Amino acid sequence: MMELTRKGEYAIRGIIYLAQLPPGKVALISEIAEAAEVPQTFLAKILQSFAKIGLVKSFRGAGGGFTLGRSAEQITLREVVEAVEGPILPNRCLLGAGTCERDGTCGVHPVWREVQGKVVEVLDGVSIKELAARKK
Amino acid sequence: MMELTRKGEYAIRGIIYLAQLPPGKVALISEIAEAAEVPQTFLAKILQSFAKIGLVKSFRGAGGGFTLGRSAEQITLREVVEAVEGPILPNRCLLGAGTCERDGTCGVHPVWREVQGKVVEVLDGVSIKELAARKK
DNA sequence: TATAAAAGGACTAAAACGGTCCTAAAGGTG
DNA sequence: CACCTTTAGGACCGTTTTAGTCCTTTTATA
Repeated sequence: MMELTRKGEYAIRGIIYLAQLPPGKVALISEIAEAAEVPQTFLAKILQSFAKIGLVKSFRGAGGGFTLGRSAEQITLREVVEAVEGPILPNRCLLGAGTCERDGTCGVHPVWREVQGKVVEVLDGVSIKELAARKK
Repeated sequence: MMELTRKGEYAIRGIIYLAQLPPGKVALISEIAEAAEVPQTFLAKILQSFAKIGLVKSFRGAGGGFTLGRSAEQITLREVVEAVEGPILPNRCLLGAGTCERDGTCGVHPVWREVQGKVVEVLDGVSIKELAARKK
């Protein structure tokens, strides 16, 4: 249960690689993919989606590539995971008010809320900077 | 991320219904399915698998049906969830020693361990008895 | 202009999800 | 014993998600 997908793993590895680069340096997708041991075209898709939400910056053409969109200590693991896997949500019922018709009666509800809270807390407490430092 | 499947939801609803029955009473699959608002044949599969691991007891033939395999306070939410969704495992790497070749180098590892620990803690802290009582 | 990237879109195979249906086996009842 | 009731087991199936690939287009540099 609760497994991170490959996509999630790849995203994390890729972004950690970017965080380990000297500040300001751009990396080619081919370089990142090789270093992070991730299929290149697949990682390209992931980083492109990250570029859209500002998590990374991308530059086209010769001399182009990717950089972090912000400094590594301002990116949490949660952000990366949610960007790729969607919100942390152990049960669909937790989505919006009224989404679950069993809302009132269901006693399991608060348990899922608690799980959600704990997971978010852990993932929010870890920045990409820390992870990049650890891995080196 | 981390969503419980329908199967998981159905399993929980079904077993809570069993927990709300007067002790010793057996319930027909048709009865449980209707009460829990779950497709009957699908729930049958789930409860059959539960019978194999002793989470419920089943009786065939006229007057047959299902009961809890143990008293409701001895069944945790975690057990039910894991029975149906597999172990709580935010990352495949956490499975066995040596499963993940990045084990030593990967700094994200301990974070997943922590997530796993928190979730297990929450789910282990809730018994089916409590849930059954809340819902009534 | 030629070249070097990333961006976007279409496509695909395989697995997981969410079931259904049919037959078999086991246990009561007259 | 025959019949009925109820779970057990297996096969099957459509849809969605996962995990990618490939090709073309756009943008930027030299």
